[in-house]
Amino acid sequence: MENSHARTRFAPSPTGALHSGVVRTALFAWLLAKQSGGQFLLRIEDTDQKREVEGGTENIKESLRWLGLDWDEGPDVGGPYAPYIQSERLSIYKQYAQELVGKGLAYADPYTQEELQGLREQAQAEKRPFLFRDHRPENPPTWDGSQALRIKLEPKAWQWDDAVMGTISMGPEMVDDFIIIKADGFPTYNFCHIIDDYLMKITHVMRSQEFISSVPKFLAAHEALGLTPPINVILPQVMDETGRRKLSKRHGAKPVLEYRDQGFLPEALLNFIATIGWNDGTEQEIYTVPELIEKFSLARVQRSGGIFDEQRLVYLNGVHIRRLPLDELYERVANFWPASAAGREDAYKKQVLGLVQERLKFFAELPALTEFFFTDLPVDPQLWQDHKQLKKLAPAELKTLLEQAKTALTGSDFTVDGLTACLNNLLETTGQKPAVLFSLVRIATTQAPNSPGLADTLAVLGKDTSLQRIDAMLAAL
RNA sequence: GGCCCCUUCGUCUAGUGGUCCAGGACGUCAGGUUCUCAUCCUGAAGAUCGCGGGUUCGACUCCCGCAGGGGUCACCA
Repeated sequence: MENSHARTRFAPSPTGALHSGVVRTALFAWLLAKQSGGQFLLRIEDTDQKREVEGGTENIKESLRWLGLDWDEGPDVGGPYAPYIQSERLSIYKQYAQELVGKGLAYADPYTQEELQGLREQAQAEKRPFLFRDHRPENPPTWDGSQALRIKLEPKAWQWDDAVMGTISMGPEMVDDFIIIKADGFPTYNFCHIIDDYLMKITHVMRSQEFISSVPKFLAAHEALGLTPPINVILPQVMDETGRRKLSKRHGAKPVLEYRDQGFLPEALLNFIATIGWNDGTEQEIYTVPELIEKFSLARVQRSGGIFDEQRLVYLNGVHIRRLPLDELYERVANFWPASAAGREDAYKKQVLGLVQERLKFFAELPALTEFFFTDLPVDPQLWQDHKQLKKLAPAELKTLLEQAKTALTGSDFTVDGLTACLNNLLETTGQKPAVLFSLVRIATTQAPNSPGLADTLAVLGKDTSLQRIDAMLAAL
């Protein structure tokens, strides 16, 4: 707990589905707010009308809700600094812009975008950096809102402390007269997010690494506006599986909600995402959400980027699934049963679930793992013809053995203990190894390439179903 | 190209001058758990700590240089 009552925010733009890279930024901000007894805000930065996508805001909210990253202030819940959607705050930005114009610190940009492009190309051809301030108009037109408005900044070297990266310094060429209000009347991110963070009393601003070279701009704007900047926190990048580029939707980063739809647990995803770029210095790998809140620390956030290794996520999801009490797991998998399970009683499904809990890596695997508990799979000769033990025996031998098994099982009470005793007894009377006998009975009763332990499976399947299936295989031998 | 950040097993990482010829986890491989798959357990392979110089009795740890990777240079965020 290094900060008390941190106010943090997550400020995405609604330009597409939320993916894990972005979620990490939200998570760290949320953790800091939670652990310090502060607030976490959601603010929608919809100032680029062209890039906005239909349903973008809804996707953000739904993703955060699924993950459990609840916001104390923001859309839907309101708060003392509403509205929390930038397109509804245009008059505020205009007011601050006007203030700068009044102070002579902002001016209308008289160039067309084509002219600007020409100047840039010329600079590039001459191998020198393009700086707008070298082309400042001597007598800029009065800003009437139809031109872009630029902030006027004097060249200056910058140095500041970042909570993760430490002391960073950059030269005067990093800050130029940037546009604060676009010709369409909307503010730019560089300008309005600073105002919002100030007005909303944000204490820690987390941004991912691609913003690091923009920080001097933000600092310069604070200075021009006479505002005190918040604590800047640059987070290392989350890289895609190639390790060559940051995770981005352009390059196929999976939307968070896809993990939900595949049956990943939000706590597992958070555990995974948190440990890309952060660890508590111990050998702990598995964290519950409360543990993350308790142990998270900015001081232990990594500076180097990390790869999103989905294999590790799958592993962690399995761990979290296994840790769940059966009743809770049962509620969570409700939407993932195979169609054939429809209408089956809860008690039965819960028994089945108990058998596959330690095999489940994510819920979308549930149908493949449990299908045979709900429906008779077609008899598949491949299963014994390809079996490394059973293929050594002739069909007639298999048939004899299976008939012996049928007789023995007919006399069993089909409790796990009774079945275990029955099967062990059968090993003796037939003189067979478990590898042969158990495999045969397992294949006969499931017609599946794999299943939970034999006695457990038979007990859940029940006597009628088990014997029927044995008959069906007997007929095929 | 300018500027900025980063650099420990394939991957996530521990390590803040000596306890490190570098520890854990995922993944991989092998063995065990009466049958399969999974779980669990045991074990193995896997990093000359990007490279080169310093400083020091001693460096993964401090300093300098280089290289590589990433980011950024928009009326996008």
